[in-house]
Amino acid sequence: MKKRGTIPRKIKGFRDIDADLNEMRQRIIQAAAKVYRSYGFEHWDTPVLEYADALGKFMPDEETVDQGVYNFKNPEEEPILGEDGKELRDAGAKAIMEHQALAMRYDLTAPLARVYAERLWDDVKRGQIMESNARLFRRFQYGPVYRYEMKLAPGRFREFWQIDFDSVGTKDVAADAEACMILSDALQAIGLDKSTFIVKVNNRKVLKGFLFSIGIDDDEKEGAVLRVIDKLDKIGWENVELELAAGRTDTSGAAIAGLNLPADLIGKIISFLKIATGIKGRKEVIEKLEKLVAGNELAEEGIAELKKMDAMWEALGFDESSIVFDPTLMRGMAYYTGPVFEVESLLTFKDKRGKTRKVGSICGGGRYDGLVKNLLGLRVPATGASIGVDRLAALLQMANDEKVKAEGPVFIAYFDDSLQTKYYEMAKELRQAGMDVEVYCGYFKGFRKMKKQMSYADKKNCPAVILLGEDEAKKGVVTVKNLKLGKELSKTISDKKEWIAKVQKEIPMDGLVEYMKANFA
RNA sequence: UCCCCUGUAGCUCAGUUGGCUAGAGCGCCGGAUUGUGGUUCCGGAGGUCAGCAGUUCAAGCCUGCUCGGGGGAACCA
Repeated sequence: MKKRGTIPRKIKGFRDIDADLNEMRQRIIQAAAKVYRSYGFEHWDTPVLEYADALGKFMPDEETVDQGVYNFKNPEEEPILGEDGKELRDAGAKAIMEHQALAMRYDLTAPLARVYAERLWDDVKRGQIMESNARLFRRFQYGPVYRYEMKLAPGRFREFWQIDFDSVGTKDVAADAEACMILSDALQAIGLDKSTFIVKVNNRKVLKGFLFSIGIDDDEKEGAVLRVIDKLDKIGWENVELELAAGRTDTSGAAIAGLNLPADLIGKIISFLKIATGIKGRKEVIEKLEKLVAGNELAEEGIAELKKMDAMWEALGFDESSIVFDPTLMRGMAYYTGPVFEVESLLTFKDKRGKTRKVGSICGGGRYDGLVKNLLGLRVPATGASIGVDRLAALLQMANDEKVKAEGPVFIAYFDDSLQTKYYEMAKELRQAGMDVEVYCGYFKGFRKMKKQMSYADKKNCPAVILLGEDEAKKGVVTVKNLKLGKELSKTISDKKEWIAKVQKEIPMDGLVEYMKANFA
């Protein structure tokens, strides 16, 4: 094996987050968390690693990596448990031990299902599990999730943050309707204008029912059709039609296989999807859908759910300008069973070549009544949604004229060894008064030059610098320089002496805390 | 993983049909200002032209391979 060099570099698809980006991220999280909490969700965290088989369909040692999950082996061997929770034994009645497969979470929903299921597990073992003791649980959670993406699209990462909220233990679509309103509230709390995004809602039951009624009745066929429809945004109507039929050759010359459905079926699917084109009113969309799927039980159930949601939104003041029905909305994840929702940002931006591009989807969610069942055998209905924190941060950076900058500490410059202790004393007092304070500690090459120190404070976006040198010490004062003001004035003043004189002030030593509190706290 | 495009300073990019010592702006460092962030002026550092092999008297420029980046396809639980 070749010896690896020690050139410092980070892993592809992962990022270092600087103070400014962290500031942005914190604002988003705090605003969203506050809204979630206000609806009654409690704050939980779960580990980044889970047993691989708890995370979904992925079983140890199948090609999990190809399917998007990072995985590892647990350091110690553990007994393998059977479906009843008992240790599996070999012929000699010895427990079968293995280094179990672990995987990094790829979203926050699967770990939630695990948390929930784990708390019910003892009851399951006692055979006492039944729907009546599946309790209602509402929690929100934020943190990094990990995806082993084969190819990194711009703005896509292998590590990124989500802030997620879910209600487990309710089959009432009121919870779904509420989730959409929460997304809308949260995005506004984060600072997006209501006119710049729209919540789109659909119901898988309607589509499933419709497809069933026209003869697409097995999961595999259905999945294939859904996947094609999911691409609509990207490839357009014509290409969707082609992919449902014989396939097509895309602009890069690659051949894409088609599903080879009969023409009349394709026609039906397309006209179903186009049913809401140009129609904004939720009630009109429902009416049209209703006629088309009449007689199919599942679809009718779905329609009834949409009706209920619509009625709630109407009563609570969420009209078509904020929430719409979109029969073409699909969502990638297979585990959704009912209502699905997505928030689309209506903002656009210009890319490097000056091409106008859409920001696209910034939140997603839906109902997943089967997820807990995969772990527990008990069907516990659940619904929830998630905001893509990093996407949103990027969006806000683009939308804001002024970049969000992290606020630095009050800065105490270093002049004199004999005053060093004094600097730390001042800092302590100011901290006790509630301020962030840094005493300059650079000591290397020319690091103690005034210019260096000032420039350091400036780059850290410090609001003020406190200068205490020999001159001040003799007089019993300190000089406080207002960097924030200086930044403002530098736009209009070009004379250096004037500029300096205007932004600094001598303050008596014993009045410093008072002065700083009044001006910079 | 497949197809197309692409790779010049920390960043964004010029560099003629192959021809002397490869440039600019921004950033960085130093000075004007020995105690002052911005502005202004002066000076400076920084390049294996992604790497390797080939064609040629001569390669940043042409050819092949490798690696990296972008776009599209597939995948997206």
